[in-house]
Amino acid sequence: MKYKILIIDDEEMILSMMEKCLGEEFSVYTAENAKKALELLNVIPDIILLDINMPEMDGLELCQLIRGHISCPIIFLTARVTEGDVIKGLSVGGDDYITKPFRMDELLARISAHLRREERKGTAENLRFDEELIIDYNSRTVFYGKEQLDFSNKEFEIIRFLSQNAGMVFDRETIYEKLWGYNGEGDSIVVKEHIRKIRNKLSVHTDKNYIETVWGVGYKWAK
Amino acid sequence: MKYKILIIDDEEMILSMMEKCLGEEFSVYTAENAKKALELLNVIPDIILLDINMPEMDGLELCQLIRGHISCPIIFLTARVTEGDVIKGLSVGGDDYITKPFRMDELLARISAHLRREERKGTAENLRFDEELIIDYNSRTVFYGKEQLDFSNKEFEIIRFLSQNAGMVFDRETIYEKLWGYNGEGDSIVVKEHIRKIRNKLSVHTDKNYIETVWGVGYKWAK
DNA sequence: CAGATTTTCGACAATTTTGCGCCAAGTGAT
DNA sequence: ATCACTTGGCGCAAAATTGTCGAAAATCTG
Repeated sequence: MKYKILIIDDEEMILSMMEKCLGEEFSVYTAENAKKALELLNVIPDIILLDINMPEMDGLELCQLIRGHISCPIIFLTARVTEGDVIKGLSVGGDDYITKPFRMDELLARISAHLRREERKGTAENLRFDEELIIDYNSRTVFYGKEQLDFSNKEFEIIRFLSQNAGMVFDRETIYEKLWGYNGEGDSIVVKEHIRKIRNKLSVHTDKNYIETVWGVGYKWAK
Repeated sequence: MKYKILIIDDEEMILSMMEKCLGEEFSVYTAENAKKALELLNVIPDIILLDINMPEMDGLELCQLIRGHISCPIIFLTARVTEGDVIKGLSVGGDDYITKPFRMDELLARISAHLRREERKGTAENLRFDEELIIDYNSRTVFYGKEQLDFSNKEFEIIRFLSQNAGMVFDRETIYEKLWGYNGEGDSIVVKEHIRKIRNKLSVHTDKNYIETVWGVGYKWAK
């Protein structure tokens, strides 16, 4: 299975050149503007090369729009070399940048570096940061800032399950089955109760609601 | 189309019992050893039940062998209940385990839980971009640009259904049956109401009419 | 074993969604 | 233009879901 690479640039020449150079090793998708790119994003690529300088919606804006929904690495292509652009690019969620004109072997090296890093990520994480909240899955401890929070066993299990699948919605049944194991009886309303306790303990320290209710469906960890 | 289920166990009695119990609901394939199982795997099943304790190649080895090539859920059947086995099973790519002897209804519940989860995974993309509108089917969120829109459960279901079948026209009856389930009563006029609410919420942000009315027929998601 | 902590449970309150009647507005055919 | 029919808009009440609380049952600790 080839890696999918999406290239967004308004210069046709660059697109066709890239396609020729990268086509053997990757499945290359190209878009000459943000609108086309958004359509193509229904298939999520493994890496994105994004030109900053484009008419209508520029690369920085596009990046800002899709970041948060898509986690793959984004490399900016830019002719401008001002430091401001770089900082801006990284601050809207870019992972790297490379200035035009560039050598093809350098681009290739960067791409594979990012893909390798992404692959390693897949190995279960044992630590999670979110603003001030730190969850250590190894030692089963939770900190808010420097202060350690105290969660019971079941409470921590729920936190672990939801936070490790942040953004995904689970109904109470599913949470119950996952954490208690299936046993004919057993009532998933206990989940609700534990979540209340978790929320209470968190609310002492922050207003942010980490466990969101999705009405009529279930709960999810805020992304 | 029935789900295909592959059962691998060296006890003939178990195989025939399972076949009898699951045969109506599923297409059951059975194998009494790893070798036979590998042959049957030319047809990829939707779920695998795999006994750990078998002569020659045991379930754990078999699992390790096929995992990486086959992504369907694998449930271990085991007489041993040591925690070590469970961990080992899960670490070689199993998804669940159930200890013998087990109740048939429990096994059935587990099977359908996994199939359900698998189905959700498989359904097309879990993200849709259309101009500035972003629909995230996993987290059940909708964004217009950077702003999150708030839809109720049923509203989101309608959005999901229509947008995942963009361009297709559905009459209200069909939409109602699809999302509410066809339980005789109930009036498809509520669909109209929900669609109005969806349109209202969208119209705050854009003039584009995502849900088009096909006069005298029904509605469709603008392509 | 006694006391503390955690987990579970049931009932009720608070909130949100859903369903539906009614009439206005829009559409197409004659 | 008029008629017959379909769709849209509004508001309120019923229904469903979630949140809260107190207390019992189970589990852990020393």
